[in-house]
Amino acid sequence: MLAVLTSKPAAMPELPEVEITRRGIEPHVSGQRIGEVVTRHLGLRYPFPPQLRECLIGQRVTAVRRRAKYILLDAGDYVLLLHLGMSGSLRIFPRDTPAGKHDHFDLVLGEKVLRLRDPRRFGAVLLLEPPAEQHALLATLGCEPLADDFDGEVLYAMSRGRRTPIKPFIMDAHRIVGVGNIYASESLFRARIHPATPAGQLNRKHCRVLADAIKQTLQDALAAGGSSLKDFVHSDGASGYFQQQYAVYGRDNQPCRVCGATVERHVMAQRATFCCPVCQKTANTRGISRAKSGT
DNA sequence: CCACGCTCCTGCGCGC
DNA sequence: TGCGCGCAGGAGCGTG
Repeated sequence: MLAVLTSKPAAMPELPEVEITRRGIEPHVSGQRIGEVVTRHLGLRYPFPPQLRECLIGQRVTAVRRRAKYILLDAGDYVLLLHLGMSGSLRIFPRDTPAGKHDHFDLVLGEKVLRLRDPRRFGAVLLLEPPAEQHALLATLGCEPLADDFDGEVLYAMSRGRRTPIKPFIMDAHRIVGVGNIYASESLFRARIHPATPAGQLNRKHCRVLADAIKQTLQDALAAGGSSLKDFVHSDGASGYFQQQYAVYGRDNQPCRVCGATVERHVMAQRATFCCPVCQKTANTRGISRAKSGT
């Protein structure tokens, strides 16, 4: 059984995974009263707030929301903020299910427990006072890419005069939230835009195509994850992240699925970046180091 | 304000 | 077969 649980995740929790997680736990969490709070480690990215138990026990969870990659539980006088980092997962178990090595945080709700597992401990558990949106972590966040108020015009406006390559640009949560390293490369491929293109060099049409590509890429991932909703209840193989077929991510030195050219790997802002040099010609690629393909 | 790079942590893959 | 090094990644934060 444990062997199944250790199968490696296919991808980090990006926005679609977080939203699927939210939907998966919501029916088991919303409306429930918090009976107990358990921490098994000093903390994750931040130390666990010392007042977690006293503030949360007895509160009723009235909503399970998401902002960017943060999951927010409205719990009476407080808002519990959860972040999955890069290896975190939230699952529902029968209460009294023995905790595993990386199970760092439990919220006991009736006969069930909401459990945060995070091997690499990049995740976060914080206690906020409403309105949570005013908290420093949330107040400066950018657009929700799937919302109607994000579109090509917005992307065009925010990128004027910016010399940052478009790939790290769309990954900056202060502009657009939830576009992680994987979907950044995938979205740019879908838009046929080279990741090194200076953001300010994109024209209106580029921006419209890219905004649409981001939405479509995230929505496709959401759809792929939708079928795994039932997995959020215990027993599950913690199947976790949805296995998807990527166009370019992680495919360096393999043929482009569209044109057959060899997919390249570059390092951009310290992050692995994948692109097809033939399909993605959009712009000024001078100065891009022909990075040795990793591994 | 902007651009960039460091950092946290741990599992895993690779090279020897 | 075993060991150890280095990478991967979200996002805050420090620096120039």
